[in-house]
Amino acid sequence: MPKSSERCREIREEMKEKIIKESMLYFAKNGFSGTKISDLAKYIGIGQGTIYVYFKSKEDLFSEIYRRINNSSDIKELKRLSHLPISARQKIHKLTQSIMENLKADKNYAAKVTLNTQMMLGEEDYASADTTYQSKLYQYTAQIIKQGQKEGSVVAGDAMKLSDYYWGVVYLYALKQLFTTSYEMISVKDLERILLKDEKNE
Amino acid sequence: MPKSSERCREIREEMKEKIIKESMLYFAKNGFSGTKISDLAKYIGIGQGTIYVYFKSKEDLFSEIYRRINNSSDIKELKRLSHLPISARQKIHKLTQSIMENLKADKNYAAKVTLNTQMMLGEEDYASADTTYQSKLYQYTAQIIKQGQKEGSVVAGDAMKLSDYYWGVVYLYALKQLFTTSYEMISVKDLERILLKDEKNE
Amino acid sequence: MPKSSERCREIREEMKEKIIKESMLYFAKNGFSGTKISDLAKYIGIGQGTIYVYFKSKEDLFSEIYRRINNSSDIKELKRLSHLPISARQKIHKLTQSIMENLKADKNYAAKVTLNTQMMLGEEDYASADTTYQSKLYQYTAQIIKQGQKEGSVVAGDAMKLSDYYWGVVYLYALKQLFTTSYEMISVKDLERILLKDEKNE
Amino acid sequence: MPKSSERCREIREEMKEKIIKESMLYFAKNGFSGTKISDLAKYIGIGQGTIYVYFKSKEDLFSEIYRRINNSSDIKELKRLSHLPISARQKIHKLTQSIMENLKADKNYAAKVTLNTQMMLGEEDYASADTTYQSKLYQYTAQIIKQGQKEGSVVAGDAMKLSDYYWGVVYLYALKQLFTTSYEMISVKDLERILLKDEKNE
DNA sequence: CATGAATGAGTATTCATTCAT
DNA sequence: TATGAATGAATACTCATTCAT
Repeated sequence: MPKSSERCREIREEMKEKIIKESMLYFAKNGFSGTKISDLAKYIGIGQGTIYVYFKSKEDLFSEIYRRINNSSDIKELKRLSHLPISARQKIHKLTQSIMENLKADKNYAAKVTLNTQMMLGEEDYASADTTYQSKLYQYTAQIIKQGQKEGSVVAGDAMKLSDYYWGVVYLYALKQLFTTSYEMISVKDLERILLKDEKNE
Repeated sequence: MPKSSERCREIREEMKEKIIKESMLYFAKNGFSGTKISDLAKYIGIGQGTIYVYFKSKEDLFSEIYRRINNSSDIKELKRLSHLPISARQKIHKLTQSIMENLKADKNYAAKVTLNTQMMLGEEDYASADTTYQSKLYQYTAQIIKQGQKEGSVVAGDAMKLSDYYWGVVYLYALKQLFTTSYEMISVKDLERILLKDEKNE
Repeated sequence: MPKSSERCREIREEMKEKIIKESMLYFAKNGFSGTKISDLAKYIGIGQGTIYVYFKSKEDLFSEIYRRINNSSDIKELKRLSHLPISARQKIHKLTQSIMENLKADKNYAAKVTLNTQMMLGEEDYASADTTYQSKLYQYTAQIIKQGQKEGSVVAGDAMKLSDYYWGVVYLYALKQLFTTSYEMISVKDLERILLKDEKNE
Repeated sequence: MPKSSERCREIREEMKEKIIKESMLYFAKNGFSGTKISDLAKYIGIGQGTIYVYFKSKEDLFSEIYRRINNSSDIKELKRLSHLPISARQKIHKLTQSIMENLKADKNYAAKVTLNTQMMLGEEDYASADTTYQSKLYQYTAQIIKQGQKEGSVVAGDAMKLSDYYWGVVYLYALKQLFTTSYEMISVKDLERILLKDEKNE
């Protein structure tokens, strides 16, 4: 019964996807220890037991989410952007615009950013985690920053520090997006200002 | 023969103070649900029972911390600063310097900022919480921002939004201070840039 | 595929009933503070957690038991009896016989009587609790007593006081039933003597 | 310093006496597990620690109370009464009058009766506790009952059973005395009726 | 596979007991 | 000796996980 088996796998995949997607938001809002499986299940709209059909444990579900975040396509995006034959100012502008749009449109994007940053903060010594999503994100951003510093469009300072600063602010507004119903989002200009000099001063 | 009741009250006050101070850091790092009373007690170096001599429950202890934060002297400081007969640029510079120093020197300051921001984020509708520490902090900061916008030293934009942005970044580095052992603190210049234009452009 | 929700409710109802019934005996024997949830669960033969699936707290379970006792069918029985067109002596005889049989046959009856009386004693001002099981029980009994006093078969004295006396003795033997393995139960005659004159003297 | 040492012992004795007397009432009302040392100390008006100066443990204090009750002078009274050269009716009347007076006048008497009966009920197999206060009390009472049955003044039935019944009712009214503020005490006649036939029928 | 009732290890809280003053 | 703050073992309660249906 290849067809039925096929369909079956499909259904399984869908449910698993649903759980991961919804859990991401819930975990981002409530944290790992602040999330009860019973509440999470109710939030998703499934039975508690169902979660254990797809994941060995609460921790396993969390890890799966972690893995998803790290395999995000955002890094490839950024990599591509960093190699484009355009000015750093333009790259930063494009990146910032894209981030702001994602933040506004997609709660899941905010959840991803939030969880990712929190994981990083939670790690004992995050400076050494060279292989993580975060550090790659940071590195490509740092590259652009260095390019911008050469071009004179980006403020002075250690590129990694500035990269860290920039993504920190992104995290900040991801939090706001998740937790507050009404708030004023900063403008693209505001976020760019973390890195870019005033145009007149170049 | 009652233990000199003066001395007794003193001892009680000291212990309560100690518990609150140490718990502040612990809660800031681990969150409410991530904090086990047994671990907290061990961390403070007292018996579990002792916490319950001074606080009705884990929640009660947390509320007490919240109350403390809201009665912080920082607001009065800022109020005083906002009324000084100096330029907004100078006020922002002083404020930023003071914050950076506090963050570096005092883990408890970082804990206060962290807890305070998290509480604010947790509230259902934080826009309406006019009477809280946060909103006063924001308001005085917004006043300075408006002054600066008139003087031409501060970037354009809604003053409250910029105030929120500024303190958000402070929160960000409070988190880094609490969670990471080695990181590069942003400079006073970096933080000021959230609000201040490049001096050459005024 | 939800477990046939009819069957589900049924199972829940059964378990709740089981817990209440068994707890009644255990609480009657050990008192509220003398009852540990862990021991109670072991006694019932279920996990500790199960109790908390059905009841919010130890106190909640106790209240539920209290409620059950007050909705007991015994009152309706007594009311019916009090309105029968027979002599008070006969009513008292029937009532006493019925009580003695219940006490002997049904440990749960003894538990009910015990808990009920203890609750009444525990109340601050039990004279005013007009609406409780106890007071209705007392009132119907007092009615029969008054009838008997008119008929000359019942001893002189305030009817409520005698009613209280009568049920007090019932409580006494409920206690003996619960606590002692071997004791001599008083006879129907002994209990009747609280209220009834010697037949020869009417 | 014999005088000082003498005085010292006296003070100690007084405090110990005070603790025992007050605890008796408190334990009678609240039971062993329902009594918290902190509450008891507050009730007595002393510090918690003070109790442990005089007693090794809560259980030790309770035992001491138990011992006191068993060494009560009441038994000797009853023994004396049982040997007087008067009719059983008169003995029962005197005993009943004395009990009623004690119950009304002295809360501590009620406490003694209560604790004593409760201890008896609590024992695994109280039929065998021949040496206890209770059984002596019962035995002397049973003797009087037997005398009365010979004299024709006491109702028929096993003497020990009737003795148990009689003292059970005394317990009942001791409870009422302890727990209720307003209640109608039964009359001497009511209590005697447990044992004595109507005078006209002898 | 989906469910939610049942479970017990884990966590919060209480309370008898200790001990420095 | 008297005290009440400090303690941790005992107890109440929660929640991740299992499992029969």
